[in-house]
Amino acid sequence: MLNPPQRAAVLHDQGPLLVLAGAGSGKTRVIVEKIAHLIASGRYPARRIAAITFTNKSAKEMRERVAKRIRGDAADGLTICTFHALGLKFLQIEHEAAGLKRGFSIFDADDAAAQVKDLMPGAKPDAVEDVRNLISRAKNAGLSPEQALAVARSTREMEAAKLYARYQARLQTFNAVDFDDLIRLPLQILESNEDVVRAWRERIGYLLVDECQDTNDAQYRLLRAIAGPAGNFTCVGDDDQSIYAWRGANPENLDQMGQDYPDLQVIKLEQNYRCSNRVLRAANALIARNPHKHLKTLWSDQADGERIRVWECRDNEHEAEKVAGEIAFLHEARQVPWNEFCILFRSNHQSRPLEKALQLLRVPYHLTGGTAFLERQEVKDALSWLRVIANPDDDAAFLRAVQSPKREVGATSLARLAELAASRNMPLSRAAQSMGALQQLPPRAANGLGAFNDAIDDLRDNATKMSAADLVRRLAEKSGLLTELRAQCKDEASFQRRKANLDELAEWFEGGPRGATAGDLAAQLALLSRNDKDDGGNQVRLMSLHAAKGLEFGYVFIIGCEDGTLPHDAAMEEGSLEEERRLMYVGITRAKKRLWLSYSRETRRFREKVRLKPSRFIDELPASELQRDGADPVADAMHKKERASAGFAAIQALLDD
DNA sequence: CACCCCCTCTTTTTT
DNA sequence: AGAGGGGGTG
Repeated sequence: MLNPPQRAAVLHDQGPLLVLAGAGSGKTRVIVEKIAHLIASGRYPARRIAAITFTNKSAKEMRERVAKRIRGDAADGLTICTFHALGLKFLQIEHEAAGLKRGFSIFDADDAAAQVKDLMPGAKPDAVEDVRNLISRAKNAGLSPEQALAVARSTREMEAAKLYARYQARLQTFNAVDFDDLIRLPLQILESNEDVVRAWRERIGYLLVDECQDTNDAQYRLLRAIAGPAGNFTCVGDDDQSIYAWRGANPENLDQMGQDYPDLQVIKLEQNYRCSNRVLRAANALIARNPHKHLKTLWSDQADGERIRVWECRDNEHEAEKVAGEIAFLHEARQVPWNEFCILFRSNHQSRPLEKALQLLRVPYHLTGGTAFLERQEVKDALSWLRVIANPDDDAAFLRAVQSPKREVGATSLARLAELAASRNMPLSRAAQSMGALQQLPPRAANGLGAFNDAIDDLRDNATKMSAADLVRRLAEKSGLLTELRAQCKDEASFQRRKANLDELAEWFEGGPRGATAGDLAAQLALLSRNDKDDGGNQVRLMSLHAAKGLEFGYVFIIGCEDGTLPHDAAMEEGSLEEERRLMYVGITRAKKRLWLSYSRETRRFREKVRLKPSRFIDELPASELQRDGADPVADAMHKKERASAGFAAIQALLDD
């Protein structure tokens, strides 16, 4: 069943291996088969194998595929997770070496941004964002604050490096780490501590890394540190699908690997099992415009399939209506299930008109990356409470928890409390509980703070006694979050909706591993991203091109194919036209059967109308594979007629219910 | 101290 | 067009 290069990749189990896997060439299959092979051959027990994925979602998917492939308990103890989750696990075990106490917190992007902002009083949002990016980039390059200062090339970078040092000092006192630290700190420890290295090389004997082109320098060094000189690893990647350079990913790690491991074997997977030949030829023609280090020629023995439709639309609304109409039509007339459709766009706000049009036609859809569960106010509030319970040093969580629900403890009281905390050298939550704190505050604030302390005490007592899920339920009550929620909501329905989010949070914890504390689970939850939620059922999928990587659909629409949107203006200013082209390539290669590309002649930006030009990428596709509307009047007329009668049937169906 | 209203500025992608 | 910050009021 495996083709020859796939089989070679599976069987190669000594020394370093790089698999250059084109889109749709069965790379996940290779990884799963390889895990099965490593276990079955007896070379490595499952507990010594770690497979690293790029997202939590693909980790989950891979876990499911492994479970299907390997029956019984042979796969027990197998690690399948993201680099960040692995780093978290590492730090939870090696927290001492990292200077962290048990129960340390993870700051999400918002927490981190708030800290940087706080360190730059009066600065403009842009400046704060800039510094935050520079800090993140330094961390992704594996630099400590001192190293970052040493390599700073401008005053801007020097200022940022100084802020990095102060920011890091803050995290330290809060007993917290940010996302980037989950990679950087384990790396720092592994590169400086022989004993730890030995222990972890024992623990992880074989490493598999998916989407290797998306690793940043720190992640690549982490890979090398764990794999050691023997290099028992398999990396799978595709430089043509590298779309995260803006986030520090360095696809050149694929080339560097050959230098670092002279005995590196390279296997190319070039047969595509996913796309129709037409889609594949278009994709190949597009990506051929990029310079290449590793030449790949993807081929497919599938049928040609239909030509790629190119639609010119009046504006975004018109575009959305056309897409929604076509989907409704294909579902109605050809019985295509909803979940075979996917609509892709460059940036998230482009989903708005689509949602409207889909709702109008009663097309069920799921938007990945909308305001996610974890970004909901009530969920973030509850998580802050959990963080304070698990980690009294977490000032950021304390500040959020103590003010949600509102308890008449405001800015002035908190400033007073901060002074007290600083003078006694303790975290805010301890200062709040210390003798005399309440006396120094006005009576109303003291009252509120006292109630907060009582609730925290109660929950901390119960934290070890009850399951994490029960703790969350108790928290919802005791914290007063539920009561506030009820008061805040104007109608019963919205209260129930938001309460359901808290219930869902509790349920989420239900599935957690036995013995894990609420703090551990909160930490893991912090790693989940907006795209990780279950996509649920038979629905049309809407997502950004970035979020689509690794997925496939029968019928794919790429909207907003305009110069300025895709490729995006801001990206072109940064000189990353090639990455934009890869993004388009990723989008095109998601399609199994049919593909539509659409663009608008004009759009509204803020308050004025702007004229748009079709994306240069459309011109880069071979004209013979495209069918522009209007180009074939007979086919267009037939299609219109068929759609009209299907539309009539749909209206009747609507009237029936 | 909390709420409300008005003003401004913004839209790239996310572990 | 919508969110977030700032200022004024209750």
